[in-house]
Amino acid sequence: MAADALSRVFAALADPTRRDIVARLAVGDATVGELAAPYDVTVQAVSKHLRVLEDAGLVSRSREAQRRPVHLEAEVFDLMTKWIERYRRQAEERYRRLDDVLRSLPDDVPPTRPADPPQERNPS
Amino acid sequence: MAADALSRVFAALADPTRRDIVARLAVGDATVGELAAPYDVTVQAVSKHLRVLEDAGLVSRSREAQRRPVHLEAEVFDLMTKWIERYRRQAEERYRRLDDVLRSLPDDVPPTRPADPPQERNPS
DNA sequence: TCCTTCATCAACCAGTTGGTTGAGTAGGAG
DNA sequence: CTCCTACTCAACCAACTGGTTGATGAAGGA
Repeated sequence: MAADALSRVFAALADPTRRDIVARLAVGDATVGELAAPYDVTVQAVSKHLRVLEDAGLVSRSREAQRRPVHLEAEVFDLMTKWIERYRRQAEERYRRLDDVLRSLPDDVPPTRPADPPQERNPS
Repeated sequence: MAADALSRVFAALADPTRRDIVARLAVGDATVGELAAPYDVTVQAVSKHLRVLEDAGLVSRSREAQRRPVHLEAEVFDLMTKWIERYRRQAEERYRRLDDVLRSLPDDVPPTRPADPPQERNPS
């Protein structure tokens, strides 16, 4: 998988078990054992999931005696939200403009492919 | 990878090339060839990326002579946004409550782990 | 000290992914 | 019909993922 931050966040949340863990952590911090309990996988597997979430910056782990309480880092969600909103707004704006154009046209014009847009190269 | 809709969407966007394609499509529809041009991978590789995006419901392909114009389906973003917002709000709410508790406490109390929350099993 | 608990590390395995090349299909243009 | 363009399908490959088992580390309780 690609190494950039956004890719790591999306990849981390592409697994339902990891999304479930995030959901659980939104309610409150928990230890690895507590997080593993609901699933029929080993605690090692859950530990691996937590490592993926931690690498994505979604979660942090501290130490408290033998336990490693896991904490949700909600700020990273903003990264995603920003990316999503940018392109959603662009797309919606485009539809709005298309609607305007269609409304302003005479009744039967030949069907066209949308004109090649200005080739600005967008950052991912 | 898990087969559920949300997993497919997140997984599709976990690749920077695919996010780039989405960004390009937010500006306007495009053919496979047009989408492939900026990258130094084969058109087949881009076709595969488009299949992943299509399976996730992020993109649709029609037919127009030999060309297969690709169109961004912006509605699917809502699925993600809803998921994200739910847990972001929960996490923020939790912090707010924690702040309230901390403010209401006498000056030096021993550090505690947040009490085990009610074990409601959240959907992913 | 030894034992138990909580969690990680290491090695391994099967399945998936992102890429390739090569062949095939669909539809206009000559 | 033949050729060219635009694209997909199929097979293959190396790298990565999500899981396992077994060993190890770190800290508290006897």
